[in-house]
Amino acid sequence: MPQFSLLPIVNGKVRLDMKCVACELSQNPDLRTNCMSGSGAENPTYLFVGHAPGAEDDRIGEPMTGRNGQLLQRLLRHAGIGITDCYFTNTLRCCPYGKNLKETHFKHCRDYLIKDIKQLNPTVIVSAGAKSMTWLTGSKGVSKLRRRGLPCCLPIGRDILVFPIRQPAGLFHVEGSEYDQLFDEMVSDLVWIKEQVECGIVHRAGDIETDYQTARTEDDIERFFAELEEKDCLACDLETGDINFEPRLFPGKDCKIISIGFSSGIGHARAIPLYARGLTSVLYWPDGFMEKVIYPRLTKLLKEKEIFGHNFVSFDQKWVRKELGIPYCNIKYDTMLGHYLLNEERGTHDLEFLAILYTTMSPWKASFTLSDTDKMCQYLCRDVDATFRLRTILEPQLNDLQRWLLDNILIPAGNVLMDVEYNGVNVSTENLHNLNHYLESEIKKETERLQKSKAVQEFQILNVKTFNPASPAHVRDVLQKHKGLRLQKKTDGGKYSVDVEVLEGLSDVPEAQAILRYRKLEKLKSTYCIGLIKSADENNKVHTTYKIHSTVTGRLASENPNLQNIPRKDTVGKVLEDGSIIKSVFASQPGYCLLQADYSQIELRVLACLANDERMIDIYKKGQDLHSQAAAAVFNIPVEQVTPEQRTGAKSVNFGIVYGMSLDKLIAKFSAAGNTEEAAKRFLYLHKNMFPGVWQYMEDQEQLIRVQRFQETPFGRRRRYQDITSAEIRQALNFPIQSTASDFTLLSISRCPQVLKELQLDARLVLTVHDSLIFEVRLDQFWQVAQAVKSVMEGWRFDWLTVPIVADMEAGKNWGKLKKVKFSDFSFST
DNA sequence: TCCTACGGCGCT
DNA sequence: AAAGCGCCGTAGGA
Repeated sequence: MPQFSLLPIVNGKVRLDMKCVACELSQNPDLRTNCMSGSGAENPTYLFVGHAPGAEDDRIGEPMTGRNGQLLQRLLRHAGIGITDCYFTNTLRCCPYGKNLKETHFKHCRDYLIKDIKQLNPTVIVSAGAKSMTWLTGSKGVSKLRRRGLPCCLPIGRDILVFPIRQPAGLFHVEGSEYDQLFDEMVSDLVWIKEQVECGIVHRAGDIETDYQTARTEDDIERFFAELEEKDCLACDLETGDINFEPRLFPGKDCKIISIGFSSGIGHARAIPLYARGLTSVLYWPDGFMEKVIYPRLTKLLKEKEIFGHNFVSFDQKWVRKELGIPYCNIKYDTMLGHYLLNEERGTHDLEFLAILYTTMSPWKASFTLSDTDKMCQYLCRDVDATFRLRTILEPQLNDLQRWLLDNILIPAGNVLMDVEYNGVNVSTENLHNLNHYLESEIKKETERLQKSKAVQEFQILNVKTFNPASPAHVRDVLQKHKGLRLQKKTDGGKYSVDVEVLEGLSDVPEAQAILRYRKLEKLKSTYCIGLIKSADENNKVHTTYKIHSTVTGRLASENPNLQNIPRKDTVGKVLEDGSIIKSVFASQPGYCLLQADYSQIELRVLACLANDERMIDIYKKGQDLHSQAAAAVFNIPVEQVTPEQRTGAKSVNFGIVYGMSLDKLIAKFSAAGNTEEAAKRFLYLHKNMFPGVWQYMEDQEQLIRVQRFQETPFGRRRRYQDITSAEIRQALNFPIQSTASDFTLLSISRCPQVLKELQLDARLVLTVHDSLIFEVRLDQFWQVAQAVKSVMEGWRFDWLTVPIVADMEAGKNWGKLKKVKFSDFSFST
């Protein structure tokens, strides 16, 4: 144990006499000078915790005296926080020379910090910088967690919130406007924290009394169901898993619902274990009891009550379908989707995280284990209780538009996507295996070719290890040290980049070209061949998971595996030179074909409407090609005379606008398409004249986020902005467009299957990729299905939608070769 | 054996 | 530094 004693208060400051010998730094006087306690108010509202004492503080022996301290004091003055309300300390109590601070050092200093917090009993803790935040909360990523109160993870015997701010010393590394911006940002974070303290959000009343029960007998089951059947509205949650302890992503044959929990009010929860977890997997109930009693009554609840949960739509509902055979539950709300609409920020929708943030509940998942049935059910009770409480807190915060979005887009699309995930998509694992063999032999050839290189051999002798073309460090060494090449581009981490752009520039370096080819082959093999083979189930079906809540724009994300980034063109070797081989393993079953419906230029059409640009709207209304029209107009030539270069240039500009590209980047891009810089500038000038509405709209968006700090799309999606830098401005230019376009796809996802069912057509959605839907369709009903899908996708009407939206249709036996569907002559060939 | 960060790369 | 994603391998640490 470290030794310290509390000294009397001197000049209103509590000082600790630090004679610390806890770690090896104390053994060597060359390693450090002072060991420092904190300093500040006796009963502080704010306890500031930095990383380690600054060099000047170290010399003087008191925190807040050096330039770091003065800077923090200045920030506090600007934020209106009185220094007499603060106490300042650090996670590490000394500042060893060379600043070689390691996590092991904190282990010794930890007790000082705990003692500090206990004795000073501050209202809140403010952690300055990444490291102190991690040690105080266990979480990482200051920029993500700014403006949040996180529970302190140190054992101090009570709940206390930690508010992270950035490391003030970061200001010493920036200058000019960047400094001003960062300074303002830090002040506003402090002001925010002050507001939280003043409006009392930091006071955690402690948990209210709870009534959590777990069913252990058949009588309990009867009592629970009788009680739950009285209610109208239930929060529900499942614990699922492989009863043999083998983790699996999709409900396989040994994956079961381990237990199920309900809550009908705050503090109220009932858990029903279905399988006991122990050394061997055993059924919790006597033979037949589950099927005869539990399942039917569960089914009744899930079908007849108003059910809500946390990510229930896509996760729990899939398991309910598999285990209980109920196709859809009666879902009226989802706390995760609800929160997503209120705060689109990524990675903030975890149940426990939200419960800590919005309710008085304390963390409970820390020591979670599925193997102890009792414990598992207690946690399940907390889960459903948290879900119930979150609904009462979050649902009233939704505005009318967000409520509409939830009821008409998120939940319906979620139900359909659950179905899509459950059914899966057919892949030919046989073809994948064949392709894998081919790729392996090609990779071997490429590796052998590289082995013959003199530079590679030099590398191996010098480093006494085999050259690995998959290691950027090896590649960098070979090119720089052994080929003597000068690289220019840097990575984010400050190292010389050897990415595709760099290697393509080295067209006369055979090693670079071989590595490029190696990477292409390896990517195809590892991500797509092996990845898909691993994902396929015993029926050669691949079940992805679509995440509705994971993007800031409202687009879907696809994972395990990601089916939204299947290569569309493979250009390696003879076998792969035409179209996409990987895509072609996604095939329809005999008697069926795939029908792909893509929204055509949906983002630009949305832009035309949102910007209310007369000319652009006119072009789309007339069904003309926007890029050619733009090129023709600005070059002042007839459309027919527009060269491919001119059209490409115009297209780059149009897409650049959608992505919020800066003017000089636009010019560079346009020049790269084969134009002079002069022509590029003239083009932009004329483009502005042609589409003034678009350019005005972009200016307006920037103004908008500066003033109100958020945007809202016509469908009610919002994106919030904490700071306004160039990155946020680009995001603001893109967000309404990408988001609104994406919602058309989601609307169609929810509507198409419904219409196909009404028409009794044998077709089902198997995939979706941002602006396209892919159906598997029975051949003899192809034209009816194609017509139905097209009319749904193109049939959306909103008062702000002032241009037609168009779906291009393609079809084929597999995803790799699709042919355009021509409605004019009712034909397509496979 | 697990974790994380990084570099790199696939898609709309 | 052109928006939005997820997954692979390496490398270092636990």
